[in-house]
Amino acid sequence: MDSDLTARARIRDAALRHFGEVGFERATIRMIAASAGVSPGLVRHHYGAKESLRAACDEYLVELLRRLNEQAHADPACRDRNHVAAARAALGPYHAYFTRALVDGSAAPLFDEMVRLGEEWLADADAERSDQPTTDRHARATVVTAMALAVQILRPHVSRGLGVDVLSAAGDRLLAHIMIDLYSHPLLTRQAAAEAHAGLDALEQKALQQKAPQQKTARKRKEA
Amino acid sequence: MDSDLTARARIRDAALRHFGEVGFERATIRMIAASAGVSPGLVRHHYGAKESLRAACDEYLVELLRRLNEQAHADPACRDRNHVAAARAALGPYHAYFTRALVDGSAAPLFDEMVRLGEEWLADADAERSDQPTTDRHARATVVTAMALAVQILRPHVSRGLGVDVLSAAGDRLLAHIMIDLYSHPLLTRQAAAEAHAGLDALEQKALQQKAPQQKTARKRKEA
DNA sequence: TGTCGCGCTATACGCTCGTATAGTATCCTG
DNA sequence: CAGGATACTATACGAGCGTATAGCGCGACA
Repeated sequence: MDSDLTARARIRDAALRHFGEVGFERATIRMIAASAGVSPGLVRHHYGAKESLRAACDEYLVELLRRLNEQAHADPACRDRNHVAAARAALGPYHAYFTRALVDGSAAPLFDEMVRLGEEWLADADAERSDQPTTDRHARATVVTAMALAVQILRPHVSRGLGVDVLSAAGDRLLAHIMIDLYSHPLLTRQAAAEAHAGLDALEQKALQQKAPQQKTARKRKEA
Repeated sequence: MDSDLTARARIRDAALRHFGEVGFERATIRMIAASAGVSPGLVRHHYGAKESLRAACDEYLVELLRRLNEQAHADPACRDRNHVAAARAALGPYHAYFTRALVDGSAAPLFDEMVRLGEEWLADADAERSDQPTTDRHARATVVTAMALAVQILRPHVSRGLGVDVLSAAGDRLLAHIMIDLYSHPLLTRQAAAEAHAGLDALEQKALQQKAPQQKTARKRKEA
């Protein structure tokens, strides 16, 4: 099926698959080589160390996402769609790898790119608001992006809770309905939110006031 | 510091720490034993295989969470707080392990317990709604729980986006403000949501209609 | 007081991994 | 056609892993 690809590309694809399925640690160069139909030595020949192979995978995905973004920007028809849903659909077979890379803390450029998209998406929502957001848009976009990715990252748990695999067509539809419902109904009333904000500020003030004497005692203990 | 604990308990704590910090695969029995101040052989003596040690860690945390829940239920003062925030604070030092266990797909009981708490929390929000939720509460609670956990799981990325470590006091405050803002302001207008729901249903209908002829052609191809 | 059980250590085995090296075939270039 | 780079393989090495086993010290109990 992939036999028409370069051996180098086949190795990269196999690595993407294995890293995604079992994780970087459990995936072995020998397994990857076998999947690509080459000898283990060739993996080293093309990519050097295992870590470099992972870096090549990351780079490949970033490039892919970048191309998809440009494409999406060129086509203004899908601007109102959830940016994460779009990326998820596009990343398709690399989804497992993508998820693991995010959790491992690598793939930072991928995450940041999604935040950038989320920011544009949030701008539309902000336009509909009557009051001023209490925090800056980039920060909120970061959190929204993380939250949108959660379902994919915790896929087994969410699927269990929903009773359907979220990657199946039925699960995807159910999930979309849930998301729309959640996104269109505030979990906190405006009043409760104001109280919470105030309570948080009060707590902060109290902490600041308590800090000074605490530091004094700490210094005292050090002297003793 | 932990010298007053049983060697068995010290091993478990060290395992919790190492599994959380570097992950199950990269953590070695020798490292864990050294941290606990015992010989590697004793780890095997008490817990058998490495996988059993992980199971013991899971079990210990489930028990801990269960106790905390009972405690929280007994005290009605904190019913209005975000359930995930409460659990996060309580799990404290085991946070890294907890996160990794969730992502690995293990720790299912932990997740399910949090969903149950989220369900109670959602019930309050539902009472404030004017319209009927389109999906059942358990499903929504599952997604909300996953989303609330996202920030912790993607901590490095979120911290980078916010410019503060979300585990620091300042980061925690900022995060709380963002959460309150997000939870109290719908990202979609009621109208946009209705359109999205309708659009989704239409798409589903179209897919169903297209499915039948596609299946026919598929069968035809098989016959050929 | 003898000895049995248990917590614990020391040491070693076997395996698999990433990596290194030497060598072969293939193709491109002058 | 010569010849070197390049793609690729076979084999081996050394390290680190989880796991197994044999034995030691020490308190409990009869």
